[in-house]
Amino acid sequence: MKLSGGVEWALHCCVVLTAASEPVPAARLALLHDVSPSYLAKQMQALSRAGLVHSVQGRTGGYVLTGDAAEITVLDVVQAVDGADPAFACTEIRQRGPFGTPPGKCTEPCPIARTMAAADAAWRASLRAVSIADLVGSVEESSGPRALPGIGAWLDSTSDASG
Amino acid sequence: MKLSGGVEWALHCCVVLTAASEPVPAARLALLHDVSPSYLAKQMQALSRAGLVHSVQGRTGGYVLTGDAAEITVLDVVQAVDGADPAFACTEIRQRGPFGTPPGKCTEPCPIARTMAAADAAWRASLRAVSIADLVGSVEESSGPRALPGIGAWLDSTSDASG
DNA sequence: GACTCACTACTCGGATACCTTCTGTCCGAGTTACTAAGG
DNA sequence: CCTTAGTAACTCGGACAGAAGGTATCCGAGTAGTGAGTC
Repeated sequence: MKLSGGVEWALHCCVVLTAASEPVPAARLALLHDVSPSYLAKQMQALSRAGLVHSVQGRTGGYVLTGDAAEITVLDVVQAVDGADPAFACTEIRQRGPFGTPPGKCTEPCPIARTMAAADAAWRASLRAVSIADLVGSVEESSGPRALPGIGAWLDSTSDASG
Repeated sequence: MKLSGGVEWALHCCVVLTAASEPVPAARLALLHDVSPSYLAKQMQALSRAGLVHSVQGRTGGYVLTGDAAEITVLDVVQAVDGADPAFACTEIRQRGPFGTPPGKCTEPCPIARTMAAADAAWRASLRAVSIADLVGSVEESSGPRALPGIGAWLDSTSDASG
């Protein structure tokens, strides 16, 4: 049970992108977070493929949040980067071995699969209840309302004068 | 996000062990489920290390559930096999880069880490709410009350006459 | 001065190696039941 | 017949290869801004 490390990067990127008013290149996001530009680019591509961000090509290109930050949930980001497959995959071993249940009788998932699926659903529901806008609000509470606009201005500026 | 496949095996083993009245060797459990004996032995060792099952050595040795099946939760088994580490590991990237928050101000986890931790807690709570005894009850509901005792008798019998 | 066109620089996107982790396997240490000999 | 020592077989436990997925990187396709040239 291990979540891809790119999930954390992608979430941070979504939060700071709410403060930007222009497309932000992946390289600049990598510089802001001090992480590998190439690998962060990969995560941004995953977000783009999922439709959470819109990619703009060309010299002044970059990434922009597709919709309202309140409409993007943490679950969306996690699933975009890490995949939407459930963590537990039932291999139906109840059908195997000397006491195997015949496949015709396996109309519903076995109790173990049901339990794991319920836990998975609880996990997803918890992530679905938090939006990027909620995260922005929490950041403003802890770091003050001036922090994010400052980062946004730095993201918009072409040169890294504020380094 | 991928759960070790051994979790499924370990859970099935715990369920059937409730029907056995003698120590059951790992090889017999593997035969029952038609899976790799060596690899299942590895999972059983993890359960033993966690104290969920008691290992008995010698000729008539094997594994026995340590306590009451109602006291062993699915979460215990999952954590024994897959590890107790949370799925999301915060790397504190908020402290890095040009706008990095100074470590002295990071007294509490960042909002992203809090969100992921809450989801993790929900997942664990869901798994903790189900015990092995509950799974046994569900199996009896779907497969009838005769199925598990039959498997238990087969597990207790030394020779595989019922194969 | 305004328009057109080619160029350059910068962007995203996917294809390519490296490494950690999971999967699967093997052999050794230890314990118990069985066997056979002796009293 | 009972006791006892020895043997043998079977168990768990941890150490050892192979494979898969995540991590990190690079280069090519495409586009917008820039500058020169021309009317």
